[in-house]
Amino acid sequence: MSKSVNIKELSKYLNLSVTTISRVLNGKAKEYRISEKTCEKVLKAAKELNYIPNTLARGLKLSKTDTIGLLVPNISNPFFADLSKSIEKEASQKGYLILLCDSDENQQNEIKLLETLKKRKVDGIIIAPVGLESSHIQKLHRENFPLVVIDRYFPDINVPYVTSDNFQGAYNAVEYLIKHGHKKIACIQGLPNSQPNKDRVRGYLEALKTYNLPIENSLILGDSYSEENGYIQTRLLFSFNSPPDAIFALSNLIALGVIKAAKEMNLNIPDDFSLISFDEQPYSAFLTPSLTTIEQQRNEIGKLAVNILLKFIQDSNIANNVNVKIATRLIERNSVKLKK
Amino acid sequence: MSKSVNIKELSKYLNLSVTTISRVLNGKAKEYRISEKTCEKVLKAAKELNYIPNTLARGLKLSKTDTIGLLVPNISNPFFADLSKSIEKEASQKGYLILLCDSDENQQNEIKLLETLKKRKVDGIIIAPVGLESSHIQKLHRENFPLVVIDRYFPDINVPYVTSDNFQGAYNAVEYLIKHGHKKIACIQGLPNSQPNKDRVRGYLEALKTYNLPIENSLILGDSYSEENGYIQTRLLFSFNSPPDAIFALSNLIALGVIKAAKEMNLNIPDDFSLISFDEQPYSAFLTPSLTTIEQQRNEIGKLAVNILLKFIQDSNIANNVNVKIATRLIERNSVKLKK
DNA sequence: TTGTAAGCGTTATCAC
DNA sequence: GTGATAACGCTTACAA
Repeated sequence: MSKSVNIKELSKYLNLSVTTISRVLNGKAKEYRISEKTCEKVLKAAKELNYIPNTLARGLKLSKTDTIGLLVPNISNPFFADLSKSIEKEASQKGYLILLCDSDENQQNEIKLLETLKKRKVDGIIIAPVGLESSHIQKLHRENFPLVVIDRYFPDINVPYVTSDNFQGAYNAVEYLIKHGHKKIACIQGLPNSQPNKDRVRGYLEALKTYNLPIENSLILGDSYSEENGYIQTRLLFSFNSPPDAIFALSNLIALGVIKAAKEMNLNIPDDFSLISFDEQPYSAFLTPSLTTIEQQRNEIGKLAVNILLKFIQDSNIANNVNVKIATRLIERNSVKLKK
Repeated sequence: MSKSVNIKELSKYLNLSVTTISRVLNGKAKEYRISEKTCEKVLKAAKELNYIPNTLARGLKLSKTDTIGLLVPNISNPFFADLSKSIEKEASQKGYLILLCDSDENQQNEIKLLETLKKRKVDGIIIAPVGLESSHIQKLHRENFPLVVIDRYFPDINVPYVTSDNFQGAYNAVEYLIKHGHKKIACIQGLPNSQPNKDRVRGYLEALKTYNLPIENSLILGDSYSEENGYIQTRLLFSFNSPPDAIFALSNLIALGVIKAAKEMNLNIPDDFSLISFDEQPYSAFLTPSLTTIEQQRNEIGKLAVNILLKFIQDSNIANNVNVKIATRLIERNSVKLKK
């Protein structure tokens, strides 16, 4: 039951002023020319009496908490879990702790939690927004509150963001399909109005255009990043008289849904149709067939987001129109038939 | 640029004492018989001037922060990500926020982060320990610090914990194999000295004993919850002259390693050997063959952990020898050959 | 029905 | 080299 002690009690015990103690404990001993002896005494007593600084009081005084708020739509989603990992790691290395909030893909929660984080006096916020509305985020940024958006960004407001190069990633995926002889490529999308989704669809269209393939609107379908959506749209696609020879799934969960549907319909991937998916996962290699994917560099994204935020915290002038798009990587496996 | 305002500024603006304001804002208006008019004025002004309470000051005064620390070995691991989700959800419903720390499976980090969380004056801590040493945790508990252990618990110290019934889960898995005609069952384990691992191995042994199968020490092997471990041990097992007819993998990552090895050796699951794995995953159904697993009720674990912690925070007397083991569930799929 | 003032544990300013 | 003291923003006796 080793009780801990505060600076006042230390000062009483040592017959020294709290000022001196504070100085020693904050490494300002030389700066204030505090004697060697005093230093040692203080350090020793602090250890013995188990002094634990109260970061609340410190934060109140210095108006800074060494805490950054992290708001994600769903921490269960491996994509956000990985992002959180890299963010936590980088932040912790820089002496910051993470207040984690999960909006559960709900805009109202997101707004409320942003408010909560502000009350907590976090030094800044990294947010992966639900993705449709941005006014609450813009408002925060206008107040000059340090804020970095990741993943589902907003191009029309000048809040700093870091995200994947979704356009290029999608373009590469579809180009890869085309170059291997696919002519009728369906695109099962996620949240239609979210920017990453738009960028991916744009990349899909651009690739078709570049290679002079016809654009069929009926081949762009779906409405969420879920497995269910992948399943339903696949069933739908193969109820047409001329089904596609390839599917581009805009998320890993969608791809799982596609695989499920294929199994049920006794269709073989990649013999009956090819599949390529956004989002690399630990299990991507273990599916049958192993999945060809577009990998997002989550570590890079997280790390950069933290560093941009910290710069922002130090100097708020810096923070307009900072936007970073991280390249993706195509991982070749066996879910795409190499026809040529 | 709507600046926010503190209670003092509000008081000046309204020509009311901070006391009154505080009372109204904390819903104690009736209790102190504050007039309707005053109430309204206060509420209105608070909204207009954008009053944001400073939780630091509040926490300092009340010595309570409405924050709970969560310390996990690896937030990237879907198991801990899911646990975090349910913990965040339950905590947030009860008005608490989560300070997230990741020990990166490292004991030294764990010790340091526990200290950090204490400095932050969190009201309590939920920890999924690295799992081998418990003295630092025990120390915290002895100081009467509200603390709940999840997953990798310690039976020999009286810190409250909530975890899966690993023994029963393992027993059920092995019994299932035996009842379907398997005679030579290997067990690829995770962290050997962690309690969940011990319990699972015990369950494995108990099932063999119950059904009068011989126990071979060479069939219990491995040393970590990683995919690599699963891979290596499987290669090893099948370099013996008489390989097992079933493998019990003590984690999902281990199972992925087993599958990889099987593929490389051109062995078919379940025809050449059966596989059953601890830990259900979203993709378990999508592997080929789909994986028979022992599911842990992560939601239950997280929810209970939070509620036990909150009770502990309210009344520290309650917190000795509280331990809960949540039942697991066997999910039957196609990785086990049904021989009988 | 409202107000005064102390105190939570720090750090910073100014003084000696 | 060291120390008083005010201040950070809030809650709560105690007064009125």
